[in-house]
Amino acid sequence: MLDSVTHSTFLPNASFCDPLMSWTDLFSNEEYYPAFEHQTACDSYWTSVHPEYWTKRHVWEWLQFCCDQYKLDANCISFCHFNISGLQLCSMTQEEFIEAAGICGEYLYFILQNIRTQGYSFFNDAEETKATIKDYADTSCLKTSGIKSQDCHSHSRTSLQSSHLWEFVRDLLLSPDENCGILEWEDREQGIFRVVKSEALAKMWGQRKKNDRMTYEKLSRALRYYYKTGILERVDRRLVYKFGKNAHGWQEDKL
DNA sequence: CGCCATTTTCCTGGTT
DNA sequence: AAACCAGGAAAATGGC
Repeated sequence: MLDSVTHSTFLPNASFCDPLMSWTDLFSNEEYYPAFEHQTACDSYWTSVHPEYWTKRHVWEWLQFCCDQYKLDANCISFCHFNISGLQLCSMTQEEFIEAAGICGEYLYFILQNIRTQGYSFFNDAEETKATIKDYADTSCLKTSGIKSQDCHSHSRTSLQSSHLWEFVRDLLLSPDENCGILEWEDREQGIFRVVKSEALAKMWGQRKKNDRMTYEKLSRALRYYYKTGILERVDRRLVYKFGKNAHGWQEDKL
């Protein structure tokens, strides 16, 4: 397998991940998308493969990692522009990165080029890496505080790193690759959707939160709390929910 | 450490 | 009867 070939080359220090690992480490869990066994079974974590050999999934994992690690606003990133293989990613120019992710694209481009030239040892020291990124930002006349969605609002589509349940649900609805028929739009324009596989949804959410005791009963309780805050609106049908006025990022024409 | 929002856990009771 | 729904209550969690 690819893994066995590239692992030693690009993971010179197996412990380098530790200071960097946070929520992203669960993506290294091969059970993360149980419905994608055919894919995950032979798909290792992005750090064990050279960027040029990344699958779409690796690219996705890398993006999530970058968002998490460097506090990039995921709303800046146009997911559809990054639904590509590692080879395609590596062939993107800096301009194309900016096109796809606004100001965040510059960071992503910079990080990717460093991985390509230095391998993953680039991440050996988390603080050093952050400092390097910061230096890069400063020399590029960019301000960390400037990496906000208003700088690249036109590219927002799916939040790649959603810490909230409703965002997780939204992103699943917007990502057919990961959805696997777990969720389904009932009325796309009105934001009405149905939970098709309640157990699978709970399991997926549980994996995201590293909680193997998650059930749909408990997940649905959390969803019901959203009625109060206007994130969701009640729909008088079993397993059917509707995005409320305080939910954003789900509308097709507002990307 | 405290505050706060969110989520988890548990529960009682009702509905499909 | 199994699977959901409605919320109250309280604990856990994580960010600031």
